[in-house]
Amino acid sequence: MITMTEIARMTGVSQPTVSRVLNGNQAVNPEIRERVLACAREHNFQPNVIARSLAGNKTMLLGIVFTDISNSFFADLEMYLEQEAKKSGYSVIVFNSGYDWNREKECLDVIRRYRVDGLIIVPVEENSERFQNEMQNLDIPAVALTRRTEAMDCVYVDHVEAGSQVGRHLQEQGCESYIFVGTENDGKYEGFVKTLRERVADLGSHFTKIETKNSEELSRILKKHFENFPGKTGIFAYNDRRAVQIHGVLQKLGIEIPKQASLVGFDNTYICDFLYPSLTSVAQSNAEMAARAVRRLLEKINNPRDMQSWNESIQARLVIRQSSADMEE
Amino acid sequence: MITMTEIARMTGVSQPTVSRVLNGNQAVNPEIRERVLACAREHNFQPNVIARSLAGNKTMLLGIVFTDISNSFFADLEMYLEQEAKKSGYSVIVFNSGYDWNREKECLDVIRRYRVDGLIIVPVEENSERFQNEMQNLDIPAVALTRRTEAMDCVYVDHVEAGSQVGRHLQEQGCESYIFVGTENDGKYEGFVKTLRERVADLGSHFTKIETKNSEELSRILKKHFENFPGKTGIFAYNDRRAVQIHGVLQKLGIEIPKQASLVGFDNTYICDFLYPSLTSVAQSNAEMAARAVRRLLEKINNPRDMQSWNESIQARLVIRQSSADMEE
DNA sequence: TTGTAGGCGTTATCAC
DNA sequence: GTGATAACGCCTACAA
Repeated sequence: MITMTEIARMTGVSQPTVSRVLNGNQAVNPEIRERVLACAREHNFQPNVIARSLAGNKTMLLGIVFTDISNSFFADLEMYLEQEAKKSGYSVIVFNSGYDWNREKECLDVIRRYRVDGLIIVPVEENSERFQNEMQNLDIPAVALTRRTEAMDCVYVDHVEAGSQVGRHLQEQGCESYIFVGTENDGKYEGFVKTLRERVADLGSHFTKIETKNSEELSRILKKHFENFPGKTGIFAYNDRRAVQIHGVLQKLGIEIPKQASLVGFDNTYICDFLYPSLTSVAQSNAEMAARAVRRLLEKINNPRDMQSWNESIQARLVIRQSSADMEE
Repeated sequence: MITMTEIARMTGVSQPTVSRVLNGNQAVNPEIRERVLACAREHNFQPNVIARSLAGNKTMLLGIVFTDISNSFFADLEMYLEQEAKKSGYSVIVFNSGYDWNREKECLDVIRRYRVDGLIIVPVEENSERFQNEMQNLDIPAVALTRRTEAMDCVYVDHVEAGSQVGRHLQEQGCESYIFVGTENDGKYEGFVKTLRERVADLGSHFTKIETKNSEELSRILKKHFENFPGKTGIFAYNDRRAVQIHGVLQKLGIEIPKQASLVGFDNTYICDFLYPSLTSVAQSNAEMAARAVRRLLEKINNPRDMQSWNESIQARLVIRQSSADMEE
């Protein structure tokens, strides 16, 4: 690949002059400019960003660490992140931690080695001490994505509030018992339960949590549940994937949606509209989250000092469809 | 971030010696080695790969261009690509073309600027002249992923053969009319139709192609179809996403699966097992495809000359579930 | 307006 | 074994 020095030789000027022309920096003799530009075009000159990085101390690279990009929620985010980064001339170098702290640490080391200008990370364990230490000693501007933590700047969706919205909605649909599908260690769970407690007397005996991901087991549990509770049951699954699974199990068991079971998912993926009955879900605005994360990161990059700690939550939005409410077609 | 030169100063040796220690290259005095290693550890030294790239003419970077990584099929591939690259010490820098040739070209230019060691690309238009020109003039080892083309090395799933398998399967289920959901410009279509022609007399009047992605329109077309054709109909959708949509429409119309309609998707995504009735689909082995692409690329990187043109097709595998065949539970 | 000189952090090639 | 020294391709002074 052709270099500035070679162009300089071919056009009979000095290398810095070529640099000036190609970067449109300062005034140069129009004749020379043309000669240099022509030569550059002819040989499809592409500046060596590696060399530029070394000299200028900027790599124009953003490191991104996902837990698992094969999850389409993160894949979606990556698309927006790349898009937003590109607007400012940055490219992204992408890693997956596989929800494993050691791999995450490895990713961070590689990222250091590439001297990226900034880091966006979906931390595996955003509140552990070792992670927070790592972030303290990381001399790279960084923003956490989708997770809330005091240890660093972050952009996240307020899961507690989202869970709350779902609780309210299901209660308003006349549900008499409730099921949360997922783990307790989840803002959605927290908000969901909190709101239900406020609105439902004696929630304890009308609330169940299901953790299993196994279809047979799910089927067994739900079958038993609906034998015992004749009333309408509100089911909230921590993501659409799981909600779709429940959807299938309910259909198989012959339980009517939403008459007997009001079902709500999370992520508002494409599938929600395609299922029948269509799936109510909570939408997180990925485009917005990605854009804000990148913009904040660029701010930090451009103002290295004097940055307050910062975090921003983005409201989730409940998208109501047939699986949770009776709707006119 | 600490550099070799600084370590050299602190330990009272020369910078090249530090380099030798840190790279474990040649013999060095054990005392010095320890002193240097200790200092490096203490300051969490991370080699500057940018500088190393400039000097050594290797960036240890693979450029990847997707059409749209928010499609979970590609997201899945990226995960495996990154995994496989990492095994050999490479990192990946990721781009999305958005199915737009101009953006693809921009990505390629940025990739050139980063002097990546290799390129993996899902081309937007693998058989156009301008793309083939671009690849000819690209002086970077490259492999095309998921698309077949004579213009460069490639790893792809044989869609024609896959379509053929689906045709055979649906015919064996006793279907009397057939629908392909997608466009003609697709190996799946080609294989599907070819096989049906061989097995079904007078296919013409029993074959329909549907291109629309609009649910209402789909519903209208299918409704009319099933009013006219009382017999069993085989439906093959070009991806799972579309198949799930059809699945929903059929349910809504009250058409029984698989009794009246035998449905087959493509990609074998997680959703197939979760739907009820579960969805028959064609599995592409992403892990295998990704691994082969990376391995081939590394071969090319390591043997710059004397590489034959090469391409490799990977067999698709039909995963039969309830949506297409009567199955005992 | 243009060229010269130095430096970015490595690796590689020499001598010593 | 170890230390100079040049080189990678560019940028940023500074000098002419």
